[in-house]
Amino acid sequence: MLTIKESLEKVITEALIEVCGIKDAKGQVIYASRPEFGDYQANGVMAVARQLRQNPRDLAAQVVDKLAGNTLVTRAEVAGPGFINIFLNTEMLAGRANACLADHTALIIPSSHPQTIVVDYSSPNLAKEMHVGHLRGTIIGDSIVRILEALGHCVIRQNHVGDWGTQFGMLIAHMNSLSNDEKALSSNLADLEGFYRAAKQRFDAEPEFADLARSYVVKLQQGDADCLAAWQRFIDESLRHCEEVYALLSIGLKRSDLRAESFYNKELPNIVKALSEKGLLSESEGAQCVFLDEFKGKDGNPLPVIIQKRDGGYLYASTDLAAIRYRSDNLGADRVLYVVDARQSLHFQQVFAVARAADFVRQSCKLEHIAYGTMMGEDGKPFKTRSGDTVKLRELLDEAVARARDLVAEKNPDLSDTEKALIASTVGIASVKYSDLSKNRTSDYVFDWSSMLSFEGNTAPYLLYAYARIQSVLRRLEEESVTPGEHVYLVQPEERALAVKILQFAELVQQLGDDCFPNQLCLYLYELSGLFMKFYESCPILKSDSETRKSRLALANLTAITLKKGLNLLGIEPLQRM
RNA sequence: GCACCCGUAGCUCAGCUGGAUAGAGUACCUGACUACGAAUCAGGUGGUCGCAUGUUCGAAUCAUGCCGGGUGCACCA
Repeated sequence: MLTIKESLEKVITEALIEVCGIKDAKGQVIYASRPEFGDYQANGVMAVARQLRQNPRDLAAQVVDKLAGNTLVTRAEVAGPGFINIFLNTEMLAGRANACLADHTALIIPSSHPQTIVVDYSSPNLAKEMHVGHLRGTIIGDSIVRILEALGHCVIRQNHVGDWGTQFGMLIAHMNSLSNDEKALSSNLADLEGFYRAAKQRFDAEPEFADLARSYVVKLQQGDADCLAAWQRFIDESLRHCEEVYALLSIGLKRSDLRAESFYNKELPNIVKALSEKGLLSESEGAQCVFLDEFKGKDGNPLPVIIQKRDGGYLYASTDLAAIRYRSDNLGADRVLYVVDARQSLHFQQVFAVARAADFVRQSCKLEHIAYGTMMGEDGKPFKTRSGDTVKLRELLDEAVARARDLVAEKNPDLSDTEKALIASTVGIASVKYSDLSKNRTSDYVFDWSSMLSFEGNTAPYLLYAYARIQSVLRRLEEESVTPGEHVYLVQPEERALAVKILQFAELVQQLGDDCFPNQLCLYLYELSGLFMKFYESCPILKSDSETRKSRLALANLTAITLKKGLNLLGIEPLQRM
């Protein structure tokens, strides 16, 4: 099964090749830039005409002739310097819409080459509480996972949490000093942020404490039972906190998706050994390093990837190399996506390059850093609150729900309290997620409460409102015992435009599977909702005659189904009413 | 010093592999609720796409240089 766009691309490319004789000619089919130019346009003729030194309009006319009789297209015309404007066959559109109503799964066309894809995302540091900076990686990763699964790929989630390293020595030391008072310890741990701060303060202020902390790091890495028990206790507490946040955000990460840094600990000596055997390892200033020609540091000096520190300890590059090998060999990944802050792009370039050089990944396995931008404060500098702290993710979400609660109470005072609470939590959380997902992930973005918590315009409530409106209409007709039919006729321009947009959902999801930009999905859903609103304003459903009503109802229903699927791919659950 | 990212309307941002007259939201101004739900809709004001060269039939998009901002660059993750 091909999308409309793919079908057009195929037909036009074939026609173009036939006409011009150039084997690698491309139709270059895109959405028409303006409504009067049709539904799609093909731009490929002009490039070919230049090569052949022919008149592009003549060439385009020959391609247009070849389209005669094609069932997808009603009309194709040459325009401007050599564009081909394509007007889709309205009956074909209605037919496809009806097919989607009969079988909802037809809205998404699965990939023709299903792959095993490992997605590394969220990966918080367990030493501290999750703050707003963790939002992006977590929800972008979650959305990508949902999209890839919808396309029929086998997706393996990997939550590469930071549960290992020097700071845990400090935390265990602090824990042990409190452990004779079990109650105090529990309540202290409940506030992870405070706990970390207290431990850090002592680490900086008390030399004996710092020495103790360092000794615990060594003991931990050597597998000392007492240390491990304390460490496990802390990790469990910290994970519980993460899971609370995941539950609030509907993030589908489970304990079984956990592959923490500690998981790779026993593998690290083998990594060193393997690199050494490949002849990639060299000693520099006491550390075991890999030097690759393509990386230069300050003053143009060769830049190492440090595998093992002078004191024998390992760094995160070593762990990442072990993880790459595990993902390629044990998990059988065809593709590994690292949804990680853009600031780590050099790190991943290096790790990927070393992994390739050392044959830690199969040739066919693709490694991609799905980078996202840094969160900035309103002053354009990396984000901090006035007091210099981070905003806890939990606080942001609670605030969003509280604001949504006020709004529901104002808009819909008659609803029951339980219903208000459900709406408030859905709208509040969805708004926060949407405001982040709707921005291009590669650019830095400014954190500000008001835009995160806004409920008007291009926001989650707009999409949820469109969905709730449709459900409202469907409910009314249910009372009249009229079942929504599957008889879409596209008469009004608003009906047609809506149907075209719905059928383009498959094209969009396909593209998302390749480039992983969820903001494109947000934009699509916003436009879909906008087209529905226009349809809703100008094409009455309940008041029209029976046939028209059936058709419009079916179209509205199909819009709702598409919206629901799309929202689901963003990790947002729609509401029956709001 | 080197590398990567960014500079589009007052503000927040779209703009997919170069395509026709650069788009949304917000803010501001006008209109539309005895309602298929106004968390909405219709319309208006608002832009030398950082600057300059170049490639091209065509550049916000590609190349080079400059200006401005961010990030990273040896034992933290």
